[in-house]
Amino acid sequence: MNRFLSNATNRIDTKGRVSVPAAFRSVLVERNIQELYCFQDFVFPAISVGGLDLLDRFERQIAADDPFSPAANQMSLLIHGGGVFMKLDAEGRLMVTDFIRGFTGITNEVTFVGRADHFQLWQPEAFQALQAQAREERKLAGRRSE
Amino acid sequence: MNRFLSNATNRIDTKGRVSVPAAFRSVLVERNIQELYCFQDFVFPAISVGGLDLLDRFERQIAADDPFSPAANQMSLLIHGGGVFMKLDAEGRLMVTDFIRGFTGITNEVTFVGRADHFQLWQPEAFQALQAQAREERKLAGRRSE
DNA sequence: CTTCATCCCATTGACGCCCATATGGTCCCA
DNA sequence: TGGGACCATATGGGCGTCAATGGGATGAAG
Repeated sequence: MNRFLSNATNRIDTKGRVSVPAAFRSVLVERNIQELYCFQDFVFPAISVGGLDLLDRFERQIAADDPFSPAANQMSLLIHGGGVFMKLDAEGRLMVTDFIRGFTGITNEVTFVGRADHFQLWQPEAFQALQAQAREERKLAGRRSE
Repeated sequence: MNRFLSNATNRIDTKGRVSVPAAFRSVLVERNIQELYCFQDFVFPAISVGGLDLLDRFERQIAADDPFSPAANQMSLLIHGGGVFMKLDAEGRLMVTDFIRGFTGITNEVTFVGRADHFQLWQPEAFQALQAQAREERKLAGRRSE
């Protein structure tokens, strides 16, 4: 499997670390991702995590614009100023920093959510709620299109 | 990593010094930047800091423009007249001068914000506020384009 | 003489690196 | 088919190193 799929919830230990699910770690290995690029998602209260290709994609988007434009400046503020690099420790854990806690509301548990080419860190209850809501809306959309 | 990324907030000591985050200092070393060029950002209430290559790029931008246009004139006023050089002390700290305080509103804490090829000095609350605003606007822009 | 910047050294608290243990699942063999 | 050895994952914690910070001493400048 070379895509991030499914979700899992792990506990944060007393030092503020949490294990990345083994399934996700093996995708990281397959994709040869050593350094993780993390940023605060634009839509959800979640941290998105992926490889440098994620950042590259954003930067191309900026470069396509006028690099001195206010829009490009704002975008850079989000993806550069609002992003961090992280690396896993020898056991495949990452530090849950205030950068992550503040934006997601995570306290002592993290839900990892696969999103194909990246994965996300959610506060467990927030993920449950939004997933349920998405399912509801999907159901209604389905009825309309039938 | 060879880019300035993420953000961190450090305290200013009684002598008016503040530590540049180690991650940023290592980028400075990689890019072989010894003398820091600082100027007031065009868009945000922040001081931008980088190497001489930054200055070069602005000068090219001016040259590409009509050098006698009001825009070019104004830009020159900002980057030449409003720029200063700084260097770090042995521990990797810089002095927070009135030049910096006045423009940013910084008093006793500095938020360092990575911007790929340079980094910025912000007043912590101002950064939080303007980043949140940028995210809001990005969210709306995203919805329009979907 | 006073003020302020720079150099140097001390402290402390966080993080990275390492090893230990538990828990749950799988595979093999009797 | 049931039991047990084995293994991988998740989790806990010790310890050394380094970054961030504080502050004294020295030197230059007004």
